[in-house]
Amino acid sequence: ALILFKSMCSNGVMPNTVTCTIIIDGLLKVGSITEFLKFLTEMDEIGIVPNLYTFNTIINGMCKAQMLDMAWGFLGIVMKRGLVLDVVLYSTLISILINNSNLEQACKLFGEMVKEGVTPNMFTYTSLITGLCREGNFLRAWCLLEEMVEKGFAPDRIVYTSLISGFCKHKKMKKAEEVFRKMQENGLTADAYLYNCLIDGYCKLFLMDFAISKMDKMIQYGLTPDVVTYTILINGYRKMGDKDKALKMYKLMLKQGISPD
RNA sequence: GAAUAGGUGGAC
Repeated sequence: ALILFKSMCSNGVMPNTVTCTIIIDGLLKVGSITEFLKFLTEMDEIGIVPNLYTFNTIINGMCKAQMLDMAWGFLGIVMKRGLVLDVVLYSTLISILINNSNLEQACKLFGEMVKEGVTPNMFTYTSLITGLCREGNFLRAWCLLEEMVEKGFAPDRIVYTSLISGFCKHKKMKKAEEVFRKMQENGLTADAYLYNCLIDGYCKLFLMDFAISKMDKMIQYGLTPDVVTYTILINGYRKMGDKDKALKMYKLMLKQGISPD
């Protein structure tokens, strides 16, 4: 893509902020930090001005690359330029805080955003609900979910997965199954991602039969167990000391054409 | 007109 971009420029087609943002997104997603920094200075040299999309892409990318300090540096630039944070940037920041176990700051930022008159959306709510569920604060998570629904956002598969994953992490499989059922009653279908959460929950409780029957179920529904599914099950058997079954599961995975990561 | 943000595993 970078090569195409260069040839585009030399053919006289002028890049703009949108094309540059796409390139930056790509560079950061494959982890080419140095390429990205070089690109940024080139952008500056030809006078292309980054906008909120660009900065959001950069901040999100830097955090995923574990370069938090740099990310905050870019946030400082956003402020200094007098750009007004929008719902996407707020949601990105909240998600970052959640993923760094900084729930308090995330909640604070949420309050700030509302005070600034920015309306939270599904992304914002889901990040916060995820954080609350990870901590086991299901009561507050549920309150937020209700608030979300009141504001007119119908829960989707992702926010249901946040809740279910939280219950599974805290070994509350009854609640997890309850929410799972509710989700399906609401006409949503599960994906492999969601099944993996449930399978992991049962493995944590050493309920391998339940875990396996979940895997069967996902296959029944036309889903394919992936490398994460197998890793969960292999580790489940290992934690129980059942090396044979762990090895069997590993071989099954290879037979399905999935290689370990 | 086109670009950005939310949910799973890896034991000891």
